[in-house]
Amino acid sequence: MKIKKKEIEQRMKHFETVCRDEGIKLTHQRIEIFREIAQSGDHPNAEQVFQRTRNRIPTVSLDTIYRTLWLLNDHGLVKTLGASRERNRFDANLNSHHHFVCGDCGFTRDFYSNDLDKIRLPDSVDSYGEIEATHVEVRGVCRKCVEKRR
Amino acid sequence: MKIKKKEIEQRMKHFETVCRDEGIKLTHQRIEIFREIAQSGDHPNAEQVFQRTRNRIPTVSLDTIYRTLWLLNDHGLVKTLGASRERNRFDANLNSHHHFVCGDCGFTRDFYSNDLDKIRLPDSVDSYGEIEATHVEVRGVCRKCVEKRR
DNA sequence: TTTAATGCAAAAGATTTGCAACATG
DNA sequence: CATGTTGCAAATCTTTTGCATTAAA
Repeated sequence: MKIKKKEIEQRMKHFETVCRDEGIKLTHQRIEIFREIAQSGDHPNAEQVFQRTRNRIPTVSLDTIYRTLWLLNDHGLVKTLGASRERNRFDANLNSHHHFVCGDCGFTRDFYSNDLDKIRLPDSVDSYGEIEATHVEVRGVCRKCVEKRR
Repeated sequence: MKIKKKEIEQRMKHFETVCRDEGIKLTHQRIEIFREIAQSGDHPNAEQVFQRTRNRIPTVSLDTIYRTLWLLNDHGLVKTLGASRERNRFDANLNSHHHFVCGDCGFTRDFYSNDLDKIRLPDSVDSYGEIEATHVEVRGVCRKCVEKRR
């Protein structure tokens, strides 16, 4: 999936606006790092962003990639797939179920729903490959963390 | 959320059956490691499984935890949350969208659906905290990997 | 010019591996 | 008893941090 030129330009513009508003300096590195993610339809990890950004800025360093990615994340300019800054977690529940995950502390709980289990996917998904399982991930803030934020 | 005694026993039984069928030795360590995951409603990471298993087997080592977790995963006895054995990935698409992820190679693509965006969650979810976003994750095998498997 | 960001190198953290001792089937 | 599994220690891989230099506003 290629991202349309117009969409990329919009993302870049939004990025620049947010940076200006929040007093984040628009460095050469940050612009190119953000561009790499904004223009890619896959969802690269830090190492991949590093390799791709090096094509444009050969002297960029990996730690700048990390610092920038989390900065962008903290300001809502990018999101992580799965739970953020988390280690791999394991689940022995083999029944069809869904997850609620707290973005602050990682608190995770299962929930069940017959309605959700019947979800119909758009045909376009089939074109990506064979589907094995579908599950809903709800991100939010758990009760404890809601308290803490006050 | 506490897992019911009966459910835990069922999971343990299934675990033992699969191990016997597949010629995996039922060691003290494996049994206790699996039990820890089977009886927990949160979804522990390797370190947490390690700490909890040490209560029962003080001499267990962290590398046995890792080896066992991936063994269980390979035999379908546990699943990982999010994409398995993957590093953090970043996404600059801030529009409401969903993901298809290949379990073999990590290939990931966005897809859109107005129907899915309207998903209604069961009330029980609200009791966990405040909901910020809901998205569907489809796991499967991408076209390339389907080819490779033949 | 002031302040924040970068690159480097080193530290810290997480996961994996080789191998001798040991336990399971 | 044979083989696969464990624990240890060391290696590897990933991410973060301190600090002097550099660049943005």
